Amino acid sequence: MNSRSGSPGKRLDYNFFRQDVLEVAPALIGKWLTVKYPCDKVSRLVIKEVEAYRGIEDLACHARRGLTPRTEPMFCAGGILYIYLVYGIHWMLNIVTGKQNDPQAVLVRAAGDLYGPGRLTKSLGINSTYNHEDIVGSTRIWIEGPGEKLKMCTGPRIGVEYAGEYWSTINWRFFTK
DNA sequence: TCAGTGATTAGG
DNA sequence: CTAATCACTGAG
Repeated sequence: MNSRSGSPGKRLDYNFFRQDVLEVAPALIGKWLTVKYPCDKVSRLVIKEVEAYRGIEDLACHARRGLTPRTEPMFCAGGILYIYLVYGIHWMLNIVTGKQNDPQAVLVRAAGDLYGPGRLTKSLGINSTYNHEDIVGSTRIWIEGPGEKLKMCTGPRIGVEYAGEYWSTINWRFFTK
């Protein structure tokens, strides 16, 4: 699929990102993840798979242990990025949602024809320098809408078995085929 | 199926 | 300081 198909949308603002993560996560499916490179080339990729991580009570969420240096972005008001390294290799792209001191984020797992959260960031060149980036004001990464209307599917989040039966089986992964 | 990889965290 | 853990991927 052509990453430049469809009409460019309007950049999403704080009103969108500062809603609850369970509103924002499904709403992101079909929207355009937009990245601008130093050479001025722009990539627009339709978001196809995300997961919601919600609050200190969510045992799959990094914020379950409270505020730490790593998780500090999640405690900020929505509209910034939370980037971290997992398994020593892969950068994860998360969009912070909700209000300040209510730690939430959406993990972006697939966009365009890039499937897999680690592959996505590798292909787009997203790394720790994007941590805490304000995607409402940034000149190099943002989200555009209203986007495509796509069939929505849900399922359990991937790779969080450690969180116990309840939190590892709740259907907080949203995707389209 | 499984090793690789290194930041992060809790605990001594 | 140590050691366990980890929101994954690609090779076999």
